[in-house]
Amino acid sequence: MLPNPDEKLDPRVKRTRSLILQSFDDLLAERNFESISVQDVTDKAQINRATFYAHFPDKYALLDHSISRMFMSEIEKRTLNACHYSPDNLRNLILGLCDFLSRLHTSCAQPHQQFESLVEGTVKKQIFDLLSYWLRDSKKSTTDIPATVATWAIYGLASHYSHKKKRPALEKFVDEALPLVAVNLEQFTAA
Amino acid sequence: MLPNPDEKLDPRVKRTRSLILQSFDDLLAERNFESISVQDVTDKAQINRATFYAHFPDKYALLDHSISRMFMSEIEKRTLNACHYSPDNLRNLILGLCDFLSRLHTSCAQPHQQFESLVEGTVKKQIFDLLSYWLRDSKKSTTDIPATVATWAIYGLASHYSHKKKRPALEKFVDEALPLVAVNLEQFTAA
DNA sequence: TTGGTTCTGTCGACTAAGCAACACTGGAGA
DNA sequence: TCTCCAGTGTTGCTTAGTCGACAGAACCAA
Repeated sequence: MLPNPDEKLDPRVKRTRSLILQSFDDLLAERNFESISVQDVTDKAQINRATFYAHFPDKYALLDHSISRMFMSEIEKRTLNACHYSPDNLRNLILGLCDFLSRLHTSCAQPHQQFESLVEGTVKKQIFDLLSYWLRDSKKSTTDIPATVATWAIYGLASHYSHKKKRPALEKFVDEALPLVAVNLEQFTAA
Repeated sequence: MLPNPDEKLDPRVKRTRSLILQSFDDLLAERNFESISVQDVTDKAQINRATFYAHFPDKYALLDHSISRMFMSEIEKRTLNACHYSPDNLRNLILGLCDFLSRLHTSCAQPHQQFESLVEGTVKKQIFDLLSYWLRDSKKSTTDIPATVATWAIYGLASHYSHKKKRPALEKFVDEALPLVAVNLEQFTAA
């Protein structure tokens, strides 16, 4: 679905990127995104600050990249990145997103409003792309509308779930929510 | 005693050196020195082979450097690198060397003859320098002779100890050996 | 012996990373 | 208000690391 990021790349570039990503993830576990400066990241990564800007325009792009990678690996873990729509795949997507957001909220230090809305934008973009891919052989010419509706619905559900003080049993929660989302997609599936 | 290796150095150099050293140590734990090629080290470290040669003339120099660092840290751990001769310091030196060689024999895969004699050369050079430093305020003008004698004696003892199938209690072994070495050095001490 | 293979050490051309500046911004005080 | 300070992007130049290629050494097998 997406080009392989492990393609033949200058090893210096691979090394620098992974140093930046790793340092950033470590910092996110310690303090909130707003308080982390580019300087902090490069200090921790032991690279020059100018080098950072050769890889990312700013710290927001770094967050975007980092969150994308994490969410993508969640998707790949559940092998949702190379398939079509099915109730079971949709179920797994919702489960994965709930897991992902819950983990994010526990692993990141005091997530603030800004942080959460940045994450939301990044992740929704990926969900939308994934759903569009699932519906690629649809009988209808455009799948924008159903993909958008489902994306927002799914994210809303997962966000709601992950913010609960006492999270209920995930399976039960998803079983209840699934049909409401599925109905939006089913009429657009190829089979 | 020695210049600080953490001085301001290009971070790329620090990074590359530590990648090389780490990969080499890891490889030494898996297979014997003879079977490890420069290629193997650079593959594991994910650096270019040409870069290796910018840092070390060959794999023997790498071994020398690696062993030196390990032994030096053993010495520093016991704060023997900034002091004078005393029976207690000598005792600690012998203890440290026995520990060091024993660890080396268990952590390195099948040490061969070549490997052991390379280690011996490197470590004896360091012991000699250390003893010369201990005797630096000697009444006698030259300390070469006693430092040489003691170096060989100490290394011989530790080598003997570390090769035993069933190693006896280290403390007891050292207590027995200590006076034989001490007598060679005491007459050269300043006090 | 010959030929194949793998490792070695070195080279020159190219590219990424380091560094020390710079001007600029926004916030915190006094 | 003004100044101080810390962080941001950007630049020109230097240096380290990468790449591909080379000839030669060591070894093994046909």
